[in-house]
Amino acid sequence: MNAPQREAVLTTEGPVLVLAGAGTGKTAALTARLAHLVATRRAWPSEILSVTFTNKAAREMKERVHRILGDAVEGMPWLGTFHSIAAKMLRRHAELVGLQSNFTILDTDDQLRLMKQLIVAAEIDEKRWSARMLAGMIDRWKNRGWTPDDVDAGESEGFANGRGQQLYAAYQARLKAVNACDFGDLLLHMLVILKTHRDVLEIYQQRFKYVLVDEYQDTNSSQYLWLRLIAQERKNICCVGDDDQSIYSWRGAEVANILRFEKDFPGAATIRLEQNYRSTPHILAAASGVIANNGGRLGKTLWTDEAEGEKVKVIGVWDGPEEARRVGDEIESHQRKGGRLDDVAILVRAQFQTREFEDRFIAIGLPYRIVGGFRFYERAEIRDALAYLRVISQPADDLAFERIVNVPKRGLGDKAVAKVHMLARAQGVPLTTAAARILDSDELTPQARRALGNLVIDIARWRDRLNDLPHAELARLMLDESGYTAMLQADRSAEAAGRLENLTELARAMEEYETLPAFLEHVSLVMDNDADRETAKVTIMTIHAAKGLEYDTIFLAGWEEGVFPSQRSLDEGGLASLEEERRLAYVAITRARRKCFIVHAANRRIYGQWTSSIPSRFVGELPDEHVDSETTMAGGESLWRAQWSEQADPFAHVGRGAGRGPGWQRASAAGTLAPAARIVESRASAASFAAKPRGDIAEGQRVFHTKFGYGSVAAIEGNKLEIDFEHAGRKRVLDSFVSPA
DNA sequence: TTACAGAGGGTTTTT
DNA sequence: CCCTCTGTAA
Repeated sequence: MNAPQREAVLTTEGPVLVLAGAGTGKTAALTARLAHLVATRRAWPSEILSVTFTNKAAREMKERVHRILGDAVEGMPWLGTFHSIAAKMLRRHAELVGLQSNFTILDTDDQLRLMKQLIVAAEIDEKRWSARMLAGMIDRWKNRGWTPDDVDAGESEGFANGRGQQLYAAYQARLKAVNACDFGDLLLHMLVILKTHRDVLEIYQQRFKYVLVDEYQDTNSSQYLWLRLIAQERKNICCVGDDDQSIYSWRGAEVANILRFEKDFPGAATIRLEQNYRSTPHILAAASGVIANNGGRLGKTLWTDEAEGEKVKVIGVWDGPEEARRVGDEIESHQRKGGRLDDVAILVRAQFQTREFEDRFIAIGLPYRIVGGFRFYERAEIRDALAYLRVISQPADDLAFERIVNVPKRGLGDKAVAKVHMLARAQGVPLTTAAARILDSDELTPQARRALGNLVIDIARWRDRLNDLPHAELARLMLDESGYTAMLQADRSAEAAGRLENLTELARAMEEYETLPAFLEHVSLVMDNDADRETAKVTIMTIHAAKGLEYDTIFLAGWEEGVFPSQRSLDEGGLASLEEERRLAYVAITRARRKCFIVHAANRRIYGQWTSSIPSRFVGELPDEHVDSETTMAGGESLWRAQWSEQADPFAHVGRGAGRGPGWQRASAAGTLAPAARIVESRASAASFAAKPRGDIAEGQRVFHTKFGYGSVAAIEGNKLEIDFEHAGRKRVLDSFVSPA
């Protein structure tokens, strides 16, 4: 350890701010600090709160501490992501914010569906105010630590014709009703609890003798306030971050939290880690040269003892396909020299850029892995399976019920579901309960009623089996009995086989968890798919996804104006957003240990349109003396300039390149198995529930029903009515569907 | 209720 | 270009 690192480890008391440049041994110092606290008996592992942003970072830190201290350290119960730690706390105090401790954690997809319902209910024009936008608005408010009451008129004004705040409140009410919260709530609810319940706050202030925060520049306000409350008493808080690597402001991160730190914790020690152990001087100088163009930095001077190494190589190519070809060639030559594919990564600004490389690498048979995009638990089939599990384990989870009610197709469409909704609302019960009750009426068409009856019976039976069947078994049983497996087996599309495999994988993963709730928590907060690490592969990912990682050789693709910096950041965000793009460039370059290639193309197809482009301004900001330039185009740079003004399609003749190679698409399982046989005749009443009759309807009374019109009550049996309708004849209906005429 | 056609929109991403 | 969503017709 060097001197500043040692200082970061040994300055245990009082507030400490560690400004750690890229590759300066930040994680090593952090873990050493943790180990030191425990080894010197300053605190038990359970008395240290350490927060990270990603599960990956949390896992890595756990492993490293374990390596230093061995099994003596059991688990580090409070080392984790902001969200998982907040969730753990919130489950203990859920009732203080009107939730039950088994609340569901909703993901973005659930949030959007919920928001959509609210938009329709509020009769807001969805064209103008999309669910996405309004959900984003609520998210931002939550990031700032605002409850609906904290939203001032000015803010609210800007959304949905001034109804932003009202919508936020409705959203929260709805979440409470289904006993759920979204990611932002995990922190916000805890923040509210800590603010309003002194006793709870004191529990945590007492418990945590030391607080440690990684990637501090990424904290949002709500996280910051939460930390400040907890650390306020003992003030032993150590935050580690790098303002030059702040690339998540669009997600609510406030770099200003770094500046705020010294104000809120006066007398804080500031330690700078500036010796870089990762990259060559050329790479470091190139990165420094770019980032120097940003204003308002705290300022660090990175230096290294490393030998010179190679200059950063800037390569200009003709178009996107050539970029992929060129990078592929470089990687193959790296391989021929005995280099490993695991040491190579291609970093792009946006996900769409990965396509070109994928096509090319399939064509030449180069193993690759794309990081990001859809995660395992975001796939439709996984979410469907999870919804089935949620329905049986959390009765109030209406969103889960809605998701699976007609998947696989059972003939239960919008109409039928709307009726169940209406009843649920009228009686103030969850959808599953309402579904059971509605069977006792003539509300539904015979088919719908039969279909729903089966589902209700199935759900009741599955719930029963929660006690005697291991949950992984239960999951398999549900997928089979619900017809979900059969639906995929009948699907001949290319993806179906893979989907079935994913479901098998899901069930297998469940076996590792004691209880179903424990598994569900894992899925919503922790699950990521680090699938097949066995074979060596080139990694393709976005720069954002690469933060915190390092590779021997890095290819930075698409350094063109409009791609990187992205058009949108140029158009919308002004200087601040351009500077964030520049920090992104800094992060990108500093991922490289030995070699860094930067590639830009003169022509690129974006959204199907051929576009000419000029090299990114960041290319120009690279210091000449640390760069080697090369262009594959005759005429060199001048040709781009000439090309640039032309908007014609110079490439109409260029084919789409590689196409899909064999072995790419798994042959779909052809067999069509018979749909699971269903034996159905039992009357639904097996699953019905007694409910209180309402007081305002008596026998003989004239009533109105929205579907059957006027009629008179012939008999009352609990909440079920026999009514002689004037036009529809005698029907059995539930009282919540009629009103006195 | 479902299937299909046309329109619109499309950074970055963790939890 | 490609995917999702909406609206309409069968």
